Amino acid sequence: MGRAGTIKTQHGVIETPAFVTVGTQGTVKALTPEIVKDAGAQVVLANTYHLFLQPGDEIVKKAGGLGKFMNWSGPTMTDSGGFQVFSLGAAYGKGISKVVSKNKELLLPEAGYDTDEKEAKPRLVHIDHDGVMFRSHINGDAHYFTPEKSIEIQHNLGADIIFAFDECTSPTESIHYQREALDRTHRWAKKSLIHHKKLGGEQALFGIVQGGRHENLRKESAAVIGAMDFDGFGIGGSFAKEDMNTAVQWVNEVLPEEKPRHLLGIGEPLDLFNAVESGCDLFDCVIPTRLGRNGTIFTKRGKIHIGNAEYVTDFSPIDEGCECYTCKNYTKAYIAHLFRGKEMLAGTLASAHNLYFIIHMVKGMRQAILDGNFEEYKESFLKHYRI
RNA sequence: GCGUAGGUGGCAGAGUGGUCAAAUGCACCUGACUGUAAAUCAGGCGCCCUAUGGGCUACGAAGGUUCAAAUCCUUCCCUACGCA
Repeated sequence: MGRAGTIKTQHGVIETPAFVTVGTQGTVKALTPEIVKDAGAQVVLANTYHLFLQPGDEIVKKAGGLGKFMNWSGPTMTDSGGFQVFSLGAAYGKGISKVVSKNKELLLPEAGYDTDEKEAKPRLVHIDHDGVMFRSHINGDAHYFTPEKSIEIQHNLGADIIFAFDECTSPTESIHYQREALDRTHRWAKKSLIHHKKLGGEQALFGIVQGGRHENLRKESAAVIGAMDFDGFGIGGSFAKEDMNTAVQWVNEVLPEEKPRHLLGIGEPLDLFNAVESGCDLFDCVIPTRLGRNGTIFTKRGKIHIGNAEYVTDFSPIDEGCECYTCKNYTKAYIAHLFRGKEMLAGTLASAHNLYFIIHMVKGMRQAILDGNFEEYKESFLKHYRI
């Protein structure tokens, strides 16, 4: 199902499959736009909730829009805040991530509920029929988001591609809850679309498919969202690591073929290969930059922890043959030194490499599809890459 | 030489008769991170074992008191500050 394509936006063309660089607060953490560009990035994704809280969408609008404000001349996207329904809600303070690969007991319905009320952090989110009350993670202020509100903010932010307001559910939720949340997400999708049309403008709007790990819900969602007049689609929500791929396949079999599909928040190499193979065109993920700042670095042979003792005297580059700025100029020993010294440049160099690594891995997939040898490319990559 | 305060795990620094292999921080070792609550978080950190338990060695050194000492006593060594 893999395919190569192009998406034309007001600020340039995106050649897909493409990795979308995450710049939540209107900045790719630790990197300048020049470094992001040099890493091969085509498009940057910022976040509605974060930019609404600070500096405020009106300020971004006055600045001339997200791209101008952050000095990124290429295409931009904004997420709707739907992920924060999860990260500041069900997941808040509980160590739950959107992809469950270990701690399988989290997938049991009861895992979402705390037995010890005193230990539990209170959720910063309250969901109702029409929207979500967020408590600012910065200062506790309450803000109410509806689909209309999210779209309005995103129109102010002015990204080329924006997302419908959805509810990203926790993998710990029961099928009953997934059903309920899915109905909400569908209702909100329609409202997002209506409000988007009403506001007009040149931005593209992507609807988001949910449905957790359940085949019937996923396919239903793909059919419902796919039938609406969106410019493209996001595939969101939670998965167990093993069945993420099948869930994506269920969805992509149903979604209209001619519109782009964005797998939200996914970015591990194996997941990206599977997603491309299953017909996804776009992906965004914090992993290159977050891992980079935290000292984990991608190499052709797998991830390494640059802070580990073995790298203190390793004067070779991170990845032999890598053409990124970091590898062309610095050794592992130096980067290890920067991390140990808590120098800011540490996160910058590691993020620059990780971003280059993931972006070029996906670019390689695109080329392989065009050359008709995707299978060989995937096999040869995974042969060396230790998961 | 006299006076005062001290000498505790790699470092800083709690503890001042049993609940102490010794708080806490740093350093060190390892791990986690998937639409960013995150330059974050978690675990480990004397040695050994027939390991959710047991043994050994340790709080400057050597003696001693006590059922029991990092904690009390004696002597010695060393450090900081003050006075000669």
